[in-house]
Amino acid sequence: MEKELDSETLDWRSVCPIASGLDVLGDKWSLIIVRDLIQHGTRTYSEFGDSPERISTNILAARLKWLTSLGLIEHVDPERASRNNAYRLTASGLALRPVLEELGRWSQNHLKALHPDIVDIL
Amino acid sequence: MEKELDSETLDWRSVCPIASGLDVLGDKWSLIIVRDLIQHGTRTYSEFGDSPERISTNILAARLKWLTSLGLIEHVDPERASRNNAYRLTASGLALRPVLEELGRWSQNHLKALHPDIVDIL
DNA sequence: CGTATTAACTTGTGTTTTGCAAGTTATACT
DNA sequence: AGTATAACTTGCAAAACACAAGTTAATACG
Repeated sequence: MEKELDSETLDWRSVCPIASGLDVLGDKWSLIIVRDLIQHGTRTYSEFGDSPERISTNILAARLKWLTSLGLIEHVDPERASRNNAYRLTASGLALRPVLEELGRWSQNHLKALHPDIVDIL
Repeated sequence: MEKELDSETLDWRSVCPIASGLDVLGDKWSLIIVRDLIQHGTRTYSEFGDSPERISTNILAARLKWLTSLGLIEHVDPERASRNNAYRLTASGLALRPVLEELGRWSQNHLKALHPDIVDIL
């Protein structure tokens, strides 16, 4: 049996807002999911698998649960079963847009030397 | 023998700037180190251990090497031995400030409910 | 100058988290 | 009713993390 992570179980490393943001989103996949939802508006489970980063399904499922329990994403129709019931960002999730914009801008300006193929758009 | 991670060995998940930024900084500790350096200007190895998040020394050493190999941080005096030779941000590292500001702002606005003790400053 | 301190790591070990492949369940279409 | 397939789960190997302890070498002190 796996240890279930949810927003109740979380222990915060400190009272610092930056550290707290990283407690919640400081991994390689959560913000990729948010990015996909910003770009596409809504996305079903299997559509997330189409992104070039190729997230594996167990991690995708775990992160979708996690982001849902944090209130950053939700099913488009909260009543229906999950098949073909896409995910979308809540207001909290949408508010991450400036963070992603700054991160993308930084990468374009400072990672090009290491990664010449990096593209110029968000 | 441990697998040494450095900027040569890195494989990028995609050409997306956001994904690329996360390839490099998408973990729980790298941006904490950057935050400490933004706040304090310079920091010695052991001073990093004073921060409330209590990074362990093996991870600290690994991240300092990593951030150095990426050119985000450097020793204050590149000639001297490392004892009492503090680290500081390079221009690339300093350019992360807006990213941290947006992340901190987001946390203050959207994590207060889950984490009431979160503070209001950077 | 020799010894003691201590900053800056390194190593060892156990525990989580990740990554990949394969399997399961249930909805919806025919 | 039967089949296809979206949405997960499970199992296991590999990597990352956490914690404690040990090592090395530069500086402070007598």
